[in-house]
Amino acid sequence: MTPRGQKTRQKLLRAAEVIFGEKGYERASIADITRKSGVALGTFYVYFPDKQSIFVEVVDELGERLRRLIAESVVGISHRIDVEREGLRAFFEFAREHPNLYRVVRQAEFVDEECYRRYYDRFARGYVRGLTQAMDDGQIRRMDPEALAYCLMGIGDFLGMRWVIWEEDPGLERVLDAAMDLISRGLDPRPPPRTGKASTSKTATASSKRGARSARSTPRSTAS
Amino acid sequence: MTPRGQKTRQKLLRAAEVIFGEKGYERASIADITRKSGVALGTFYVYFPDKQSIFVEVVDELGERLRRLIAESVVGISHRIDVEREGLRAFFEFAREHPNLYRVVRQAEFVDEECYRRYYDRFARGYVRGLTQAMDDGQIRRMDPEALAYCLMGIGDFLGMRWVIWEEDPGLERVLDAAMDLISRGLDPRPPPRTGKASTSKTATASSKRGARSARSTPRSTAS
DNA sequence: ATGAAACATGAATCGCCCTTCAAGTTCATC
DNA sequence: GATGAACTTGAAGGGCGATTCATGTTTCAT
Repeated sequence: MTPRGQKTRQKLLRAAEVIFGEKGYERASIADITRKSGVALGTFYVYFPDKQSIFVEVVDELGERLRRLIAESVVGISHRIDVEREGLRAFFEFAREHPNLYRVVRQAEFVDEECYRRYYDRFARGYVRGLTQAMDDGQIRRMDPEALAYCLMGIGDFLGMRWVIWEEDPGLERVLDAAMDLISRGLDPRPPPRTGKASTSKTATASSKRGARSARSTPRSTAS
Repeated sequence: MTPRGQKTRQKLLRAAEVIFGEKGYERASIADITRKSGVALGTFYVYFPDKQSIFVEVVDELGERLRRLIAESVVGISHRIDVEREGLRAFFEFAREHPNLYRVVRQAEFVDEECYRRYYDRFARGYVRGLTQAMDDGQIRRMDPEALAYCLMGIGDFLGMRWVIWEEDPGLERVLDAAMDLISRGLDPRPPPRTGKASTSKTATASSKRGARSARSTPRSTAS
């Protein structure tokens, strides 16, 4: 492929990211993409065999860029808690600059499930590596690293949805602090204090099956 | 509307939940829904003005059922940490019994954004109420309740995705324990121990702006 | 210059599906 | 057993959009 062709291909990819983000996969037409790219309809099929292919490539590329950005913004930070904070911040920044990220990735579930899982799986893989290392170093408590990775990804995803995508900016830093408050305490390797009332009822600290249920009374909710 | 009509309407709603879950909103046709319902095509438009309406109703109904189930499965539990555990468990159970939940709700983002936000907003609202109450009672640490609510929803969502939707069952209880381990420590109202190295670098415990960055060196990743 | 490989074009094909509608059926009530 | 309101039916109408293809244009090594 000549440089000229590569340029056209890139134009299509960039336009596709925007169009898919704005209208969703199904409602986005090839004509939308080529129009935005400033190329003819037929040209599309010179570079991509079908609509699904360009979509998958957009998702894979977004994931790769995001993972690289986070990895880079975390270089040289020695403590895992600080890595989490900066990684989260980098993620929020990326999401703000790419409002299509969320919408595109979520569409992937329906367009190409494999692509969708790959996105999170790769993310989790890197996460597990970093967390395991931090556990070995005694920086954080030893826990199931994959479960932890998905917890942290979930926190980032939902906070980003609520305070980056839905609301513009206000209080993002405050929200980041709140999340890190939860996370840093949750990961703190130091044993909890021996005094005071337990943080959870004694029967249900961990690995209890249905041990947490206390007496039921009226079917009136008290929470959630 | 007579009982006969209500029955037909319900058949359409139930079929729609499955069809929308299986094929996604756009690829699901009205004909698919009526076929599965055992009803004629035209009958659909007696009960719903268009395709979008039935979809929104499916989402709203799923959200309502889920919230009610969680609220009920948590009645009579006095400590918030235990409420979290049982609520999470109830959510996983619901997700297992309704594999369409995830797929349907996520489509909502593209079909009717308002409906999508309403789903999470209502969920969060109940969460905030319960968490605030628990803070007032001294059961958990005082934190931004809405940020916390979205963190907890994110954890539930991602764990459910990974260990209920993607994988069948194995280790769900173990994963639940891991999550509760993180959460119960993170919410523990008792002050952290005064001894030992800090859980996070002293400059970045909270409300620091860009205070966590230490010296940068080579752009080689160490994590994530 | 020139031929061919790479690239670009957009009208036409083909199939799908939302929605409408005119006509038939059921059923409770009087 | 007749009436009409509620319900059901499925065959078009009409629009849209992915993909194809025959044709034209650019580039560049020779």
